Amino acid sequence: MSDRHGENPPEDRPDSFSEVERRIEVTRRRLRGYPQDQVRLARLIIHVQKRQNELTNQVLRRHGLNYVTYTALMMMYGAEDQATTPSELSSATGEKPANITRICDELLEQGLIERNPSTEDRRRVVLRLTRRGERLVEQVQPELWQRLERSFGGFSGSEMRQLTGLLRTVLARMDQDA
Amino acid sequence: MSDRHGENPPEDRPDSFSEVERRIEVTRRRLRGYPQDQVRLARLIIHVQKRQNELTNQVLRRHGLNYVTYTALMMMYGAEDQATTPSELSSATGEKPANITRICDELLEQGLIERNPSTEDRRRVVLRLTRRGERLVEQVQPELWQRLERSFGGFSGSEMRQLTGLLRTVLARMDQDA
DNA sequence: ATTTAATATTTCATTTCTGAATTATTCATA
DNA sequence: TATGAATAATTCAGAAATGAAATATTAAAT
Repeated sequence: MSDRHGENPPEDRPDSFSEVERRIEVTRRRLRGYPQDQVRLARLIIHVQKRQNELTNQVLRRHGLNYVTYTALMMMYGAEDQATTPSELSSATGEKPANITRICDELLEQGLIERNPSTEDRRRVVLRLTRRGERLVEQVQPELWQRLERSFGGFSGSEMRQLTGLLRTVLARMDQDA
Repeated sequence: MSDRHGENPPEDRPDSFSEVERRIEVTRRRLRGYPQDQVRLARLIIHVQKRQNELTNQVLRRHGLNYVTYTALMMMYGAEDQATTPSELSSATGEKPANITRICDELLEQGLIERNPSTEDRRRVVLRLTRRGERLVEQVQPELWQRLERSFGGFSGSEMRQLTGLLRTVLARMDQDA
C-alpha cells in the first residue's frame, strides 16, 4: 500500500471526524478495555456512508430521485432479464419489504417502472423498468460517475482492491450473525 | 496486507452482496465507461453500514436505546468536560439539528441527560449525562464490545490501520465537497 | 451605536421508514 | 390430496428523519 493514506486527514482543516476521534480518546481513558480502534472504524463507516448519501442525493434530487429510489432502479437495470421481484429488491437495496412497496408505488406513479403479477409464481410480482425509466437512469450516469470519481478517484487499483476486500470480509462476518 | 481478504466472500454460502455484484456486472456490460469498482465500493459501504446498524440495534433495543440515541449519549460521555451542545452533537453524530432536538427530548424524558441554557452564550444549550445516563452507557459496553469483536475481530493491527486510513481519506475528500 | 450578517436551537409540516399483522400462494410431507 | 409450514407482498399505524421557516442571541461591519 502506498503511504499516502495515514490515519490522519490529509487536509489541515480538521474535518467533522476529528472531533469524534477526540471523544473516542476521552472515552478510552474513562473505560478500561474500550476497543478504541474498532469503535473508530465503526463510526467512520457511518460517517462515510452519511456523507456519501448526502452528496449523491444532491445530484439525484435534480432528477426527481433520491439514493433509495435510484438504487432500486439500478437493481432492475442490472437484472439479467431486466426483471426483478420486490423481495430481491429488498435484499439488494437493504430496504425493508414494506418500504419497497412504497418506493415502487412512487416509481410506478412516475412512470419509471411497470409492475405485473408473475405467471410462474402467483405470490410474486415482477418489476421492470419502462423505456422512460431506462432513459432516466442512463441520463443520470455521467453526473454520478463524476461524483464517484471525486470520492474514490484518488486510489490505486491495489488500494481499491484492499478496501473492497476488507469491507467484503466485514460484511461476510456480519451476515453470519444476521 | 495478508492474503486472507480477497475480493470474494470467505464463506461458500453466497451472502447478500453477491447478488448486488452480479447486477453491477450486468450493468457494466450495458453501459460503456461504467466505473464498476467505484460503484461496488460505494454499495458495499452502504450494506456494511446497514448491517452494522441492525446488529447494534438488536443489542441496544434491550436497553431501550437505538444506535442514534446511544451515539448521542456516547458523544456526551466522551466530551472533555462531559458537556456538549446540540450543534456539536449534530456534527458528531451526523444527525440534522432538528433531529437532535427530538432525540434529546426523548433522552431527557428517560432521565438520561440534563439540558440547560448556557451561561456564556445564551443562544446555546448545554447537554450533560445524568448519573443514570452514565450508568446505562457503562452497562451496555460489554455487549457492544462483543458485537464489535465479532465484526472486526478478525483483522490484524495493520489491516485495521489500512482500513481506517483509507476510509479517513475518503471522508476527507467527501468533506471537501460538503 | 446601529445595522447587518452569522450562529444556535427549535417548531412544524411533510416525507421516509419500520414492525407487526394480514392475505395469498406455494412447498413439504404425511 | 389434505394439512401445516414457509415464502411473497401488502396494509396500516406509529416512529424517525428531514427541510424550511421562526426565534433568539452574538459577532462583524460600517
